[in-house]
Amino acid sequence: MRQAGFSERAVFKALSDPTRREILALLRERRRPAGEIAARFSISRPAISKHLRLLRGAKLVTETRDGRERLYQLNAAPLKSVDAWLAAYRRHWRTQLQNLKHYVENESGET
Amino acid sequence: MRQAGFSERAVFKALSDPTRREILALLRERRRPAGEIAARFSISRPAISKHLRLLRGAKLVTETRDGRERLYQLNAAPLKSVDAWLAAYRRHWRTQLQNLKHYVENESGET
DNA sequence: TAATCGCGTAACCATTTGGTTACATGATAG
DNA sequence: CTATCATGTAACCAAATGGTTACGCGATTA
Repeated sequence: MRQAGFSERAVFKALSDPTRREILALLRERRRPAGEIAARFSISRPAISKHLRLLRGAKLVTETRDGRERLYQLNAAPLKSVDAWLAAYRRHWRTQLQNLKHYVENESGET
Repeated sequence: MRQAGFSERAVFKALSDPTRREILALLRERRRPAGEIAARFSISRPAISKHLRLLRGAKLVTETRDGRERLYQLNAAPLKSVDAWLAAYRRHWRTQLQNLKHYVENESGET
């Protein structure tokens, strides 16, 4: 089942900003209205609103309206593509210490 | 053994660009001289050189000189901090499927 | 109905980013 | 030596990014 395309691209982009990562961390705990999120930061509410829009674009959060509030909720699913991306590198950070050492000493015949 | 601080920040930033992720993918196979890397892309060699500098800054690659070539090698170690970051979200993408389904009932966000 | 609350959007701005071309430098070939 | 190769750096530029203030709009409350 070819899954909906979470744009890996959009996800990495979304995660590239520290504020957005902090927002995600906040939402890990529970869902929160936009204002409550904004209150945690020193930057303006509209700035947070724009971050939220971007996170929505990457589908990392979902928005639901509740009266005059907008509740934001974490959607971790797109992070699976980051996990998948990382997978290709996992073996490297195990083996690479000795590769580097190896390499610095000499040269090994491994391509 | 408290490990050398890989700036999580720098790493996420480095990964936010598709070209840089492609460069890392190339280096997963074997280490390569700068020119060989650049040859894989349609953008100019200096542009690649700047990407390489940034990757070096994040310690995702190491450079060694060999005559007039500069060999770039993948260093996956900083990716451990991404892995660690992700860890906090892993349980979410298991439990959250039904939450999403819930939400998707009245919205069809596909581009 | 009027005032207010919560929050997104518009317009704008400075900085950063990613790219380009031109040039500098060190290693190698002649 | 001199020419050339491999590659980084400088200077520059357009577009994207992240922030701000002003405003609009639906939901609430007085």
